[in-house]
Amino acid sequence: MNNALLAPIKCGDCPIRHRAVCARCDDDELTQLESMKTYRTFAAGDVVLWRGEPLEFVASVVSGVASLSKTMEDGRTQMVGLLLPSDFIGRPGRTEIEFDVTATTEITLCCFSRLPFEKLVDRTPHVAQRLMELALDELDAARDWMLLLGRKTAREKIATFIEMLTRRAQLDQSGSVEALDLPLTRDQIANYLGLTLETVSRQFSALKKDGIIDFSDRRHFVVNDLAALHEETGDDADGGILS
Amino acid sequence: MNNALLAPIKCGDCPIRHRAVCARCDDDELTQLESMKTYRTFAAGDVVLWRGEPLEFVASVVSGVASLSKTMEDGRTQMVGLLLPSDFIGRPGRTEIEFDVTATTEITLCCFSRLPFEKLVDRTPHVAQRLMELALDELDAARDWMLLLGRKTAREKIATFIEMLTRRAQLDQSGSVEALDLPLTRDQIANYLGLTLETVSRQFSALKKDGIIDFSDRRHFVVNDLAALHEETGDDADGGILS
DNA sequence: CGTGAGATTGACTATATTCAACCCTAGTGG
DNA sequence: CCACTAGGGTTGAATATAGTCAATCTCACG
Repeated sequence: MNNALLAPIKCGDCPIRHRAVCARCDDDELTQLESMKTYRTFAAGDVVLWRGEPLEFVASVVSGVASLSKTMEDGRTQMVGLLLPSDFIGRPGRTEIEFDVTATTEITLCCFSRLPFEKLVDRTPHVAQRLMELALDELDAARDWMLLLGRKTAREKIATFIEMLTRRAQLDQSGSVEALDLPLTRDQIANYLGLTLETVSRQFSALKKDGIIDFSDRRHFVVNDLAALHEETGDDADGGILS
Repeated sequence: MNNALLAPIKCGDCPIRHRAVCARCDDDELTQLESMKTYRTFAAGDVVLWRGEPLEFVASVVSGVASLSKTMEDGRTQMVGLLLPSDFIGRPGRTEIEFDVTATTEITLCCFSRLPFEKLVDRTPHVAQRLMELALDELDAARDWMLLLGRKTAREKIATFIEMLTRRAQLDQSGSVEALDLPLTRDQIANYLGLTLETVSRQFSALKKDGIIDFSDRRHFVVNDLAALHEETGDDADGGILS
């Protein structure tokens, strides 16, 4: 594995302190975690974990984006999840995973050796509860994605994807946002949305021609009309969560 | 809700005793659950829970099949899960669900009022652990389904679906199996696989013409050649689990 | 300045959808 | 007892959407 080890920052100063698996920990529990953790960074494109490989560590994403993907024998691949800061890799009681984990941008992980971490989970309900919440959130996201993959048109898929990135950016840095970063290549977006990269490119061009979005650059876009964008997603009038 | 209440059977005699949320419970915990539970039955087609409706109870499926589905404004629908005996409905800490739950066959549920059940979960780690396992199993299943929805052809989808039903039947009644039951209509299968009902029908006919399966009846089929069927699924040579 | 990975665009094609007609079978009522 | 009906299923023909193949473009980087 071509990754680098870093000196971890203190949990108290950690940007994902309030959202990660440690969100509900008290000071004592945090001290235990602090003594177990190591940081690792991976470059964009590096594989973090291979499907079926024995899991040596579990981890939280501190910064960057990683993807979970499944590949068929003939090379067709489908992303089955995106890991953003505060998301967790690995599960108690599982010694391997059913998909590959790849860094799509440079990422930093806060890693814990699997066995000591599992022991900690057994005696700290705060961690077990938070792990459960994270798993259920992933399940909800997976089900939304199943609707997208099974029933949405290419245009709706792209609009949904852009809206998701926009919503997430609003959460992170609440306030006015200029150009947003596209953390995936066209090919990766295609694998996420169950499309080909050509179709992704064509739909981006179409949304741009219709004045809904603009690209300052291949990797940066702005949404000109959020309401019009939402119209294209095929979702409910207010999307469940009024923005 | 047009459902009937039944006298529950004893947990000790329950067919899903060893697989449901109560799988790891000791006698004492079982007694507590026993005192809380009620049985309800629903006819095929009945809606068990509507999306967004406040959750009054959580439940285990005792017998029959239920589906989880999401519907778009214009009527396109996608099943996002199938609930088979021992599967669980509802989650601790959630007061509503993001999808409709419908009985696809007649079903019997073992129901618990939500609040008392949640209190029980807090004090019985056996139940919390099992709930976690069930959630993670669902997450794995959801991810397999994402690959199917995003990347498989119609023929591969149908073959995968039939193989899944066959595998499950082998687990249930281990031994030689004759005609298997198709618990869904063509329309429901289409909604499960992200296809139209016409395409489902055509692919069934094609697999039959190729001698891989046979229909004794619209709702009952036999697999003539399990290996040939697996070839059509697009999955690995041994499907991970050698059958 | 040259190179190559990523992206765009066009032309053509394939797969699954749509629309439509027709078939089966179980259940109902005359 | 049988004809009728309705819901579910099958099949065909035409169509649309996204995929494939291929040429070209852009831009960051050596």
